[in-house]
Amino acid sequence: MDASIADGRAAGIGRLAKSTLRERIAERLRAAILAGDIAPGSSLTETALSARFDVSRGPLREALRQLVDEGLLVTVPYTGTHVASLSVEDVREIFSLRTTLEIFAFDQVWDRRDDDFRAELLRRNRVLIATIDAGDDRASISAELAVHGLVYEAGGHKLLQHAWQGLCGRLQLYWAAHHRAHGRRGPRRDSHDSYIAAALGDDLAALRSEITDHMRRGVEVTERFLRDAGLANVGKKGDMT
Amino acid sequence: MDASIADGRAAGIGRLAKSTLRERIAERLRAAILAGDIAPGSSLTETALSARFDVSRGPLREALRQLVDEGLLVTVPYTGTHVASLSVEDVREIFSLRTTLEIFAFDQVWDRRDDDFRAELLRRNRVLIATIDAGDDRASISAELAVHGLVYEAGGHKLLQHAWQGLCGRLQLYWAAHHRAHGRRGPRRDSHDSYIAAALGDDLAALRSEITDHMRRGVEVTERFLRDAGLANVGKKGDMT
DNA sequence: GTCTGTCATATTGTCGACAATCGACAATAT
DNA sequence: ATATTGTCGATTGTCGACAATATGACAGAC
Repeated sequence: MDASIADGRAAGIGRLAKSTLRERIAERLRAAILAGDIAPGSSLTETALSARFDVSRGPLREALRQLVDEGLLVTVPYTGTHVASLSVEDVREIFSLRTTLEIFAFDQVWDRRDDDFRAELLRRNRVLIATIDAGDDRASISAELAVHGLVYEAGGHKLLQHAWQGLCGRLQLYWAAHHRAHGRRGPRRDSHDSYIAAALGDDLAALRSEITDHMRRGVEVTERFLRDAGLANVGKKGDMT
Repeated sequence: MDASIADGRAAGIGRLAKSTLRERIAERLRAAILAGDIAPGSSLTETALSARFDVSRGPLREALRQLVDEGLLVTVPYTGTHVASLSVEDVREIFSLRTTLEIFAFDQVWDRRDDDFRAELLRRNRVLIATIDAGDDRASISAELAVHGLVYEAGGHKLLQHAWQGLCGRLQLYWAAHHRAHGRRGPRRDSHDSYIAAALGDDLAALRSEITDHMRRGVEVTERFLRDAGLANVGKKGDMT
């Protein structure tokens, strides 16, 4: 059996993603929500969305349901669906659970860290710093999540990764609201140095307390912001671009 | 403003669940899957299910999608949806994540344990023992999950509770497969005594190691079972009752 | 003046039918 | 005989229309 095109060795020949309409709709909608194009609390009408995307209401509804399960939307039967708006308590929950999961993720991967892991972590950190220096808030948020996401991916723990995806979405949702209401937000340039150092080091206990501190700092910023801004974002109307 | 019925102080006055067809379908299907009425790996055809439930394919598809998100079903576009069948690695993931989450849950609730908590925990444990003595495997599984579930409920941590729900479903799915293939399974009568004692005690570190041991015992039974049985459950056909 | 009952309208929930795609079998060429 | 290709039935994906429900405004009674 000689080499043929079916072997997939040729560049660019691989499984191409079979896209259903539902997936593409969910993708676009999620991107729009996480980018802050739709304000938390604003209501989404199915007919309007189906007209905008030029699709039927069937796959649109399935996409909405999926985003509901991801925690990005809330829906009350026969009434409507709204973009979820997080309370300060919700944010506290996100960070507390994230602390636990991230420590667990490092526990899983600690003895399996290899050169590839270290190199990739440093690479993502460089990307993060670059986006921060460029002043690109949106990209720096994604870059920060990519840095933290590596440890979840490296462990090969599918369930853990799934949980991280859920937290990821909610975090972006909050940051989008923060950015929208508070102007520029970007993570500070050096806020991750100690985190990276601990992640590459050999002291697991030190890393654990570093993660805990890292999250505490995050939730402190959050609480200060939310207390100042009140809950003004609830019920505010928004529109997609 | 004096007290009126609108205040909701009266017993039994609260938001009553408005049921959509989708929710009821998801409920029934989930129950059927978790009870083991549909074997893991068996395929579900939408038309057959819609005919059986006497509903259209619209709400049925939404229910299926919801169960996919819960990890009970897997679906490949244009091909079909199957009841998820867990590999030994999946079960290991479930127990490892559950260990972490349950310890976290106790961390959250530890200083807030009151008499109600203790009484409820003992009550659920008595129910568990009663169902075990009665030889009712299905009920004893639910009772065991209820015992462990209390700490997740008591913390008031919505995100944590959501994660527990997800684990709960997958656990029941595995146990249903176990029960189906292995005959009676029930938890041993005294396997929870030390757990309950530690949960009611004052030594958090002891509880942590107790939880770890408890889960390790669970995963050991699992691995032994799955190694003996092979992966014979994959692809096996089943039918609803 | 406040409350209650009614109605109009907009939005969601549900249904049945059509189109796109997949998996398997048969036909065919080498 | 084997590998490739064309075809067919079955199943899923998508659509447009209809029914059920919630929300708000308005008229009428106490």
